[in-house]
Amino acid sequence: MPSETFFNLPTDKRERFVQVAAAEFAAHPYDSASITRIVRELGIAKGSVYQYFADKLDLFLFLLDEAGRRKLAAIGPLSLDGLDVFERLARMYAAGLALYRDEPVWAALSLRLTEPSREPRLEAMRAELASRSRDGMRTLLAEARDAGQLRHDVDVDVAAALVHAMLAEGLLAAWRQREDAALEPIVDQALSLLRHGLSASYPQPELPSGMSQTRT
Amino acid sequence: MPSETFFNLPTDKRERFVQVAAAEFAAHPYDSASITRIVRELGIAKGSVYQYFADKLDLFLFLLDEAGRRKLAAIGPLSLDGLDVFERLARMYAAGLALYRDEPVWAALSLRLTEPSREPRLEAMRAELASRSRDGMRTLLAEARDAGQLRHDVDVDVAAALVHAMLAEGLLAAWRQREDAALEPIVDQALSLLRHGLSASYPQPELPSGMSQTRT
Amino acid sequence: MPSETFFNLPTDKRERFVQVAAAEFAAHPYDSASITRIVRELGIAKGSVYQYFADKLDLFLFLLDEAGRRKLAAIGPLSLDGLDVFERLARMYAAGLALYRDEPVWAALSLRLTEPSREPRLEAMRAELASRSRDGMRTLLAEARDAGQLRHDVDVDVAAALVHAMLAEGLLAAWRQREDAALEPIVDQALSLLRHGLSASYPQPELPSGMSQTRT
Amino acid sequence: MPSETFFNLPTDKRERFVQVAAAEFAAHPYDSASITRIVRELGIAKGSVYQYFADKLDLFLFLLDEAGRRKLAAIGPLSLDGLDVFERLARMYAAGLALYRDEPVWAALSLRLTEPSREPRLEAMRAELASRSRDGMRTLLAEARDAGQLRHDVDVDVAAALVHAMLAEGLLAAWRQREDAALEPIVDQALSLLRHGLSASYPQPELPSGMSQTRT
DNA sequence: AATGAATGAGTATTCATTCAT
DNA sequence: TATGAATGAATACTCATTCAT
Repeated sequence: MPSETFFNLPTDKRERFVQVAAAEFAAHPYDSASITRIVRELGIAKGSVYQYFADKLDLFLFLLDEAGRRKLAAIGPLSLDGLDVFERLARMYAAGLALYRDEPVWAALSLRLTEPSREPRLEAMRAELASRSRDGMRTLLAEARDAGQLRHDVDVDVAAALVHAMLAEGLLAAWRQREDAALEPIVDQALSLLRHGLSASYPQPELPSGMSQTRT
Repeated sequence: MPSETFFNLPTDKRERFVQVAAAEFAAHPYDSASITRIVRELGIAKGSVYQYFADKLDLFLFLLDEAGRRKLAAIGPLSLDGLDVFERLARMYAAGLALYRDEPVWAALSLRLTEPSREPRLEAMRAELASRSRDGMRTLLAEARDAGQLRHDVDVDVAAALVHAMLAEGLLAAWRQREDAALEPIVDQALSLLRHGLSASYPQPELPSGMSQTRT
Repeated sequence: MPSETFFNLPTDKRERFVQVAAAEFAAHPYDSASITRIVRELGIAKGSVYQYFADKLDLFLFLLDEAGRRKLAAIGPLSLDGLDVFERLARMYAAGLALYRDEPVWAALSLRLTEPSREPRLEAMRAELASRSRDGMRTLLAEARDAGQLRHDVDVDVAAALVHAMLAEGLLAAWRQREDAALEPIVDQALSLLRHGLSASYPQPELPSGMSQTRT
Repeated sequence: MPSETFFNLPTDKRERFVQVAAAEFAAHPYDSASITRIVRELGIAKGSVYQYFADKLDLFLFLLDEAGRRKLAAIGPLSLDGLDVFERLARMYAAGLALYRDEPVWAALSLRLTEPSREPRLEAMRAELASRSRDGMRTLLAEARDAGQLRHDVDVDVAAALVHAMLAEGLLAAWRQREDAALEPIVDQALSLLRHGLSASYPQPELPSGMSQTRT
């Protein structure tokens, strides 16, 4: 929600502003990100920032929005028709991973919304985002279960959390520790793990003694 | 590494200090945690903190140590003998989860060490911890593969990252969204996912069309 | 190296700042000089200082520079052509003395660079200044000796230190204890002492029994 | 003026205290010297210092006294009988220099009294000391002049300041820049400079054009 | 007599935000 | 519309001094 003033800026100036600001918020958690550093780097007046944006949070939210827009532009709408649930999951998160590879700054910026902050309005957004993302995953898995694609003993709620973590943090970590830039083999590994791990089309082994001795 | 002064404090005072300080660092990333807030909350003089600890980092490291000590005290050493790799993994992370349930403040504090910081000494520790933890997981999986417990197409490096994310972030998220406090069913779900997902004792399905169309 | 901001200040405000800051650093060694006192005296916000200067040292170095500039402006470049070494020495130091008389604050400020400090960058500068100043004096005397203007038994290195002290500390002290403001008679006294003390054009007396009994 | 408590201390403990405290005040100007550092180094309680001394100044003054006592003990009363004024001067300051060589800590401590401070009581003492020392030098030179040992054109007041600076700062600087430890040659140089510079037994040259063009 | 915990004002420095020009 | 100077509360940290035990 920048002011009109911001959009009236010459394109190159506006883009430079966006790029430098994004880099700052990508490099530091929201609370530690510094408007002072941004204007110092840009060589513009501090007041300008407040002519464009209401406050620090306003700027940050705009950048998050921008990150989403760029992601969409870079990846395009995913065509997931005709794919089973595992393929769809893999492709969705692979898209995010590709963004991280191609636009690390914007990807890092997006991840800032998963961190806690002292800014209450940000905390609220974070909670809501987490809840929506969880719901999405749950819905996807629930549909799969109803379509008979999941083993019967899979708890959709729990699996949603596990799969999300694996595909969000896990994929990213796996890719970061690799020297090569090839995403496909990594995504294939995750897909295989998921397929074996959840699919109904594979035989059920009897569980061993299991967690019954685990301290809870 | 607190000073002797700190250990000579009356027990209740010292414990209140530890509790309030832990809460501060659990609630905020290291850079944003505020000693000013701690002393304000405690109602003591600012100088007192520096009678006890050399500086902010010294206090933080002591609290991390304390978190480790409490974890050990709460859980005891894990007995993992005779268990297969999946059981072992599940129990290790379940232990961490149990700590999070019983001592959420201390668990959150521990997780702070996974976040980046502008304090160089802390960054060094974080990098080392991450590297050690990654290596541990890799070693575990590599041993399992050599013992024939993993499917042959599993890439140990990638799987290590995926499994770690699933069991660290994933388990935690799954538990947090539940209202009940029972850990066992959640851990069992993860165990099952892992077993089906990685174990060699289950048949290999042929992969469907796969990632060949995925944008990389 | 103040920021542009500082130079854009209204002249009177900037000059008042400079004067108050100079007075503070003139009155206290660098380590004890207090930015808090400066802003309290000026009645401005603490943050303002850091709009103008990067840090305490930056401010101090600017003031030292300013002192040099004012000295130059007040005295102008010295014309020492055609004078013998004693005249040249006397005039050089007399110039510093005149500055002290006319601008005691700025002179005191300059002398701060001769004091030790806990600021490493300042220590480095001090060491270098001392070394350069010693070398300058030595060179001057060495030239005089080569030109036959010095008695043959004069040790240039030792004489350099003695003469420097006499003309720096000594002249200043002599002038400070006088109520009148006339520099000339004082400088003439020093010149005479130097001339008799070092010049080759005066007869050599045989030294009395001398230092042979001195404890070393 | 330490308390009785201090003198009742076991000798070795008391001496260690004195030595460490002296080192601190020798290493830092009075304002910057830190009692915290002293007790940290000694490993004693902070309160102890205040059981021995009323405050920081009280401790410092005691140490200054002690420095005087040690100087006297190390050097003994100077026997200056039968010497002319130049010899007497040289020996007096040479004694101080010897102290600096043998006991650099105590000598540095003594010099602290020549530095300005924010402690008003210290400032008063400094002024008084300077005045007394100046008077002593003036008296010495005045007697010499009355005894016909000084050239007639020597201004006793000015010469007192010049000679003091040369023998205090100058001698010290000359000795410090030398690698060898021999004091005698350095003192001889100063003696010679003084003798030629001030003595009545040497012919008066006519002064050259002189300071008449010097800006005052 | 010694301890050492507590104090609180002091230090330099950073920062988001405001507002007159 | 842009500027950029001013603000003042925030940060971590130091210090001489006090006082109950």
